[in-house]
Amino acid sequence: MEKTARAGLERVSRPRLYEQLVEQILAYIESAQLRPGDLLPAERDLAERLGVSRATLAQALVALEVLGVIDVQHGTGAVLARRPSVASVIKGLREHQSRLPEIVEARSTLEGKLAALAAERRTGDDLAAIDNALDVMAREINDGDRGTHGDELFHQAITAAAHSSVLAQLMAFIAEMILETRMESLGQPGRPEQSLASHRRIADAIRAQDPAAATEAMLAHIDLVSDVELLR
Amino acid sequence: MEKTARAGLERVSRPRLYEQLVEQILAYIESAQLRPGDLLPAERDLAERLGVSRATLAQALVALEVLGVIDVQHGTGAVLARRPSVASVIKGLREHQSRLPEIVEARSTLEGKLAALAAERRTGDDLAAIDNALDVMAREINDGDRGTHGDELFHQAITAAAHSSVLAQLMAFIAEMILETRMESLGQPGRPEQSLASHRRIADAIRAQDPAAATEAMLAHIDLVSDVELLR
DNA sequence: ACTGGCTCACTGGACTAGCCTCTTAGACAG
DNA sequence: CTGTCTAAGAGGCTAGTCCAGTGAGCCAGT
Repeated sequence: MEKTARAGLERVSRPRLYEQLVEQILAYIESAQLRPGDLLPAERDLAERLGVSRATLAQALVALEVLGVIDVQHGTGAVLARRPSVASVIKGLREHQSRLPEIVEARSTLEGKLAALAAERRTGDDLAAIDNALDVMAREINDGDRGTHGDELFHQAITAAAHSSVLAQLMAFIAEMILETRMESLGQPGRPEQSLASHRRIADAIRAQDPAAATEAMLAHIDLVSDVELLR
Repeated sequence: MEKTARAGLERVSRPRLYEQLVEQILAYIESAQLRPGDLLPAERDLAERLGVSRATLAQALVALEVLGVIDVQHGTGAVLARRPSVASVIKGLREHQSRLPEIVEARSTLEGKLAALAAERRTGDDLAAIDNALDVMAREINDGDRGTHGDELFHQAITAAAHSSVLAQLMAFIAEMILETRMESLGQPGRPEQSLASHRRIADAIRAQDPAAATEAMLAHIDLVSDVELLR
């Protein structure tokens, strides 16, 4: 979870006690072999064991609740949600444990489908937004910039044009990881121009309402901007 | 966010103050036209305005932080994250605002790819898990059950066999929504048997390491189990 | 004019103590 | 046996207090 990924220095994010508690409670759940439906120890008890106040523990429990790990019930206690898997899932995502190839894989899967849907469903407004993104990127590159802003706009416009909120949500979920890939790729000399050209091919296929061509163009594009990563 | 979706009654989940605060703060951000990087009012100030204690407000801020809406910095304040979009995104997901067709769309996109990857990458253990899931489902159906458990096991086994943690995470993210679709579908008379047969076709393609056939079989399967929904 | 160090007001971080409401099991009366 | 009541224990929330980080502004030294 960084901020200001642009050239600036990383602002050290100070550790928060509740974050540490979340880790410890997660570890406890695992070590104690707790299963969905089981109860966590009482707040007063848990707070004492962990050496923190109830107020702080309450924050950790809120975090776990938002993460979908537990369900706190007034008068009963904190019960483990039926799918504790999402815990490690989200944790893994946030910690960037996922390797780059897998991210590219997920991205191409989602964006390939989004491109096809965009070709089928795009409205005039959607097309205008896509063209605008292309203009922005072209202008950025002309100014000697990498065109990251236009690039981002373009992919957002495609996502919007697909008119599928669920897929859009999944894209948002991995957006941060993709952003890193994108920035590195556009840093390569000559890359922005190539990237812009493949964007144009995608836009043309969507304009022509050709789903198969749109998917193909999108996959080729992602292949282009991703291969730099795979050299590692 | 329900619990015990199985036949049981819904346990009324009592409203929590912090949840209400999250809504109010979200509304405030919108109404005050705050942009990424802007600061929220100070905790003491905000707590007083909302008529709650600082401890409770702190819980709401933790929730917003976990949701990715804000980033609380010691000594500075709560700054809006650069992508406030994910806020409404996750909120929308949790509230099931997404319509069924879109869920099916996302599911087929992901599982189609997962089936192809499984065909390419499955190990002997993966195959054994898939076969085991088929056995479980067959036994359940023989006992007059709907086979939901075996069904779930099967799709989990496919996901595991694809060996892509990012895609697996995305699947987990929409798993709850899919569960509902699955249960309804298998409730139809004759459906469990049809579903089992199409599972076998998927398994055969994965056994034969034929990605294209696996994707095709998976898409046909999802089509089969989903059409009941689309009748609405 | 700039640099560095200092201070201070303000911000969040965390704890404590206490009282409230809710849940549940068990005692008890019918 | 059944329904009711009660008390213990759970979480919800508040108020007050102190600690720690931030950053603007002042001021002396260069």
